[in-house]
Order: sequence, then structure tokens, then C-alpha cells
Amino acid sequence: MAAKRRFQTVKGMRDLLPGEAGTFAQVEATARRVFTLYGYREVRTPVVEDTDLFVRGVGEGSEIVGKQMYTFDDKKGRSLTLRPEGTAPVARAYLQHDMASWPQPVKVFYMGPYFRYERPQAGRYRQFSQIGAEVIGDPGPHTDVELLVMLLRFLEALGFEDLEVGINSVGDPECRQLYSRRLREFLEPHRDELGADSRRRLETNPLRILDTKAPGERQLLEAAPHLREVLGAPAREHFQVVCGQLERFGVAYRIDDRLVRGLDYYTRTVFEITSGALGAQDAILGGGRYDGLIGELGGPAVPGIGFAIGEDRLVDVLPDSSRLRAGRTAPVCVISVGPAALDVALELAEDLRVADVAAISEFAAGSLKAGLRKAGRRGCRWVVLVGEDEIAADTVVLRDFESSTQETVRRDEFVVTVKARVSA
RNA sequence: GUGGAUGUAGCUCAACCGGUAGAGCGCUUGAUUGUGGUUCAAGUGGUUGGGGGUUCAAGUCCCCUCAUCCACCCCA
Repeated sequence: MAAKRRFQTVKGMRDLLPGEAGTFAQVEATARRVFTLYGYREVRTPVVEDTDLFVRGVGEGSEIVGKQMYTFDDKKGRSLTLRPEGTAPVARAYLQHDMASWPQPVKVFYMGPYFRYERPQAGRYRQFSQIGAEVIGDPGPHTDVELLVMLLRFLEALGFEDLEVGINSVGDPECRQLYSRRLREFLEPHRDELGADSRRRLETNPLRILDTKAPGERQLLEAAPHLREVLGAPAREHFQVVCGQLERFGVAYRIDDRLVRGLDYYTRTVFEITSGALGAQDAILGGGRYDGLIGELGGPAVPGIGFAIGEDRLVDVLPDSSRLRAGRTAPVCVISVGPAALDVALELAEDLRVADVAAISEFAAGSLKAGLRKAGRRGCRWVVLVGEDEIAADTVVLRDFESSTQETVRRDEFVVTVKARVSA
């Protein structure tokens, strides 16, 4: 009774068909170009890592580690996890390959699939693509600024305008502890006005209450102490330099007191860019400094900063100018008329490609008419026709769909002719 | 994990108060012998997501399940 089952993508995962995949490829090419301009180099880390890397790196208290990881045991009983984010793996690679012995700071970028087991929603998938970059080994604020300028440059290159980055400082661990205590003291009297989630966070991670969406809680928080008011001198100065330099470079930013990120490793500078066009999942990118992460993973006290762009969301709101035009495959279509021409058509198409002219071959056309129709539907502008007549005369017919004209050219000259027409 | 909406041909959708499915697009072919895009015509295509129940009869009502979408949550 094996019901015929239609296979489909698993929940929260999707196919990117040619049009969309092409757009993704363009976005990625732009990222490579711009990031390389800033001296970053690409790294590729495995999709699977030791589960503990994320528990230690991202933080046990984070939601990601708490409930969203694809974790499984391999055949030897090792606990492995599909990477839910990109920074911890890069930090791991930094330590594993002793990049501390490279010229500091190390600047890398990466792109690829990430996995989080969450309920799918607009702009949220269980497998999603991120484009990220990290600078490891420089504690100074100018690095933060350069990273942000690069980010904006990249978005500009994609045609985005008027993007504003939200920025904040979550301080060093000491200021954060102090602030957590203050916030807790402030909220404690209003305990019963808080939702269940926020009440729980009051104990575990008070900072996260700041980015609540509940209107009542938001109102309550307006009178709450500000994180930046309790920043220690080093963190405060760092933040001031960052803001000052951003201004100097004309980066549109907005200080957002409520901006706290969900990953435990962030310190000092944190930022994100959101888009109103995205629905509830409106963050298209986020990042920040993580001066304690490398140490947390067992390495020396090396500072770092980085960001991750949600490529799927970015593509969702991509300006039309950067969207790949759909339809067109190759400009030239080689059509064989009748079975006798198949061998020749195969050869002609290959001759074109050798000469660096993109060509698609149409072997299966039932009739010449059908072949031409297909060529048109594929978006080809030029058609090379061969049939018995052409073979006998040692010629081919070159037709231009745009002007609806055609010419007969000698077989030994057709590559040159086609190339000239196509590039004209 | 919680809530809401939806699930009919490859795609977008239709089918009144239950009477065993239809359109457009697409795809294939044809409109005389080797010439596309327009037009016209024909053809192709669905055990109405799956399972169970109520009924003489279910795409239409009820239950379960799966999936999709949206929100909470979380974050990219």
C-alpha cells in the first residue's frame, strides 16, 4: 500500500531556481569584490562542528543553543551540530591554525548555508544563507568603523539607498553585570507587569528584556536606566570614537539604546540594519564586537568584531536594479533540421563555445518551426540553422530574431561572423 | 514550543444552500512542402495534500495528520 509519495523539500528549506539562484550568485559576487577591496580573504569552514563549540562560543543562555540547533550523534557517539552561525567556527579556525602567528588583525569573509531549527516564517528558514566577515586581533574602534563603512559600501554596490544602521554599546562584561543589576532592581517592582518570557529573563538574562515587543513592557522600559550611562570609561571612549568616525564618513547611524543582541559573546559595539519591507523578521544584518570569544574557546585574549548578513532577507528587499533579469540563457541557439544534421549541429555549437560565444543547442526539435519557437522562448536572439541543404552547400543560416532577417554564411567563416554579430 | 489562516491541473485561481471538477497561463501539435515571437484551432494534464467519519451522495460538513503562509518567540 506504499502510497506514492511526492518528495518535497523538508520543512523550512527551499530550492533556489535558476532566476533566484542567479540573483544570489550576483549578491555573492558583489560581496567578494567589495570585501576583497578592503583586504579581506575568503574562508570556508565545515557545515558540521563539535556541538560544544557552539555551546561554549554562542553561549548556553542563548536561544540558539537552548532550542534551535540541529544536533545529532555520529556513529562513534560524538555530538555534532549543523552550524547555526558563522563566528564561532571562524574563531575555532583561528585557534586551530594558529592565526595569531599571522599578521594581525586577520580579516576574513565567508558565505554559505546555516541551520536553525525554528518555526518557519516570513524571512525565516531552517536553512538560510549568511554572508559574514570577521576581523580578529584588533581591539581599536577604527576597526569597527572600517568594518561598518565596508558593509555600507557593499549595500551601496547592490543599489541600496538611505539605509540606516542602528548601533549601541553593550559594554564590557563588568559594565554589563552592573547594568543587569540596575535593570533588575528597576524592573523588580513591576514584576507582575511583565510577560512570562521577560520574567524568566529577569533571572537569566535581563538585557534581553530590552528588545521586547510587548507594548506595555516597552512603555515601562522608557523610564529604565540606559546601558550607556553605566559604561566604564574604556568602553565609553571606544563608543565615542566609533560614532565620531562614522559621522566623519557620512555613515547614517542611529544610536539605539534598546539594541542588544541575542548571542552571548558580544561586547562593546553592536549594530544591525533592519528593513521595514521585511515583516516581523526585519533584521537583514547584525553584528558586533566579541572581545571575549577567543578566550572563551580556550585561546588567548584576542579581540574580534564581525557581522552576518541574512542573504535570503537581503535578496527579498534587493533593489530591482540588482535583480537578475529572468529568461535569457545564451544569445545563440544552434538548431538542427532533421536527423542528418545532428552531428553537425553538435559540432557547430562547440565551435562557438571554443570561440567564447555562449551557445545552446536544440537537438530535439520536432520541426524547424518548433525549434525556432523554443529558441525564442529561451530568450535567444541569434539562431544558427543547419539542415541537409546547408550541409550540402557547406554553409549555415544565421538568423537574427530581433530584425527577423537572416543570412547564409560559409561554414568555415561562421564562427567569426556570429562572433561579430553577437558582440556588435 | 504556542496561536491564526490556507491546502483543487506545472503555475494563478473558479465550482451557489453537500449532487462524484472548470478557466486562464504553460506544455505538445496543427493552420500545405524548411522559418519563431502575434492570432486561431486541437490536444495534454487533477484518485480536489493524506487518512478516517457523517451522508443515498463530500472539493464542499466533522475529526486526525502532513504541508505551506503569517504572527508570537527568536534572530540573519
